[in-house]
Amino acid sequence: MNFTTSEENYIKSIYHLQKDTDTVNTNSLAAEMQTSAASVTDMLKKLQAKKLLQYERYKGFKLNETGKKVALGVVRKHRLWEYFLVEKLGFAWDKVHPIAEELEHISSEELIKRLDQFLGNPSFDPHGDPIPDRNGKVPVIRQLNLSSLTVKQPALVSSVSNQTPQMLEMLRHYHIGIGTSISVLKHFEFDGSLEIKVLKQPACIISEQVAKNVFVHYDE
Amino acid sequence: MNFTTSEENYIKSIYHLQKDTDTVNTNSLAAEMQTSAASVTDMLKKLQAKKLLQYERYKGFKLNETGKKVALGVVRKHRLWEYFLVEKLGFAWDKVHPIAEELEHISSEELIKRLDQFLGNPSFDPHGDPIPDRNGKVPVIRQLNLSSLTVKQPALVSSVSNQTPQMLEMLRHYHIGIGTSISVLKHFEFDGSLEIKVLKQPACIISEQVAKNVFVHYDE
DNA sequence: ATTTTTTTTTAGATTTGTCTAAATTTATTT
DNA sequence: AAATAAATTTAGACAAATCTAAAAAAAAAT
Repeated sequence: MNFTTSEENYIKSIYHLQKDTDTVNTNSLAAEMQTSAASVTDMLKKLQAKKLLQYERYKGFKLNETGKKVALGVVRKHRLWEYFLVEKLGFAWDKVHPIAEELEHISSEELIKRLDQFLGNPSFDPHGDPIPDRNGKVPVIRQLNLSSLTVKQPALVSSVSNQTPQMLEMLRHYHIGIGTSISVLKHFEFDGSLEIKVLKQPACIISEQVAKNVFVHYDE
Repeated sequence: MNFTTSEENYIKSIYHLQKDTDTVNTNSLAAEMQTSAASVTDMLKKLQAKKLLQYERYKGFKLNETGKKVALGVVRKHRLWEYFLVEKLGFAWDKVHPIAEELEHISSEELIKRLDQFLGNPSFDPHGDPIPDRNGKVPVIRQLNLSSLTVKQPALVSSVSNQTPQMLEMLRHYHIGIGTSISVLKHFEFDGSLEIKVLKQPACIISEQVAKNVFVHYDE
């Protein structure tokens, strides 16, 4: 079955929201999509008619298995394109999101199959987010927040949850990127800041706010 | 200024049509776009309002300088994407057109700048069609029809005007592609067929119909 | 130079995705 | 538990891009 760009965008947003809340409500989707609650209701009816959604009036909604499959397809496309934009075209990772938002709606399955192969079947995008495979399977990585990392236990940066240009600027300053080797030297109780050591860099201090957005995993 | 996908498709079709006829008429555009004459008229009004078109009711129309610039931008995107699909992703050249039809509407200028660079600033797409540069300048190549090529004068295949899968199948059989070194050994008056010699291949005969669609240029 | 045919445009609908404002249902507060 | 507030849906409207059918203009044929 084929979907419009608008439908795909709704499906993708619902997918992301229902990871946190299981059942999604109209207003939060409206906020996420930057549209009115009425428009959301309109679209919910369409998606329900296409049997992608479990939805009861006034009771919230969630994607069913079919809907999730569709969402994973869109997420897969988005992240493969982001990987392409950064790794092949040399974009900075804070610039690629809006472009991938357009590219993710290109319909050809064959294109994505070949793109995936061309990129070497990557498992994670430039922000460290997992790229679902062609069957919708999402690679998992046991990651923990930098703030929870055992002192002096070295780990690798696996993802960053705040992907704003402002955050990227900070991370660039600290020489932190996906895959960077990092360890925590000290926790400061006063404000929750951390003294950290990045490979080949002098030790430095980062705020709790930054640390909360950085995720790491142990090198196995 | 920004244009919708639909507007861009009309602009591109007008551009291609006005290369042959200078001033374009409603029905031929409707045929080209596979739509009704009424829809064409509707769109013409929009494009005129956006000052892309020289248009008088019942009198035909053509793109003005602004319109041509826009058209060349879309053509540029289309052909760069075709180049990418064939050269990087390994698509056969008869498969790429519909995918490039979608990709050409991705709006980011930066994307095209980087894609162009990534591809090595190609001048011709996989069908041998010229790729306009970022200023809209179209590379020219002095090419002639294979049927008009002097006997025993070697030349390189520069483009193919019929790009159907059927034609591609034939060309593949003859080992003819863009850049192939080729010469004509003999013209047969009876049916206009040609005996040709493709580099590293035994001599063979191709029909006039095939020859008419193959263009070559002298190696300088 | 009329008539006929063809081409083009206009008029009025339709679909998709959106909106605002009003109505309805659910949740919260007193 | 009634009143108030918040969330959600419905009703009705609009813009974009399309359509069919009818009208108007231009071209071709007699």
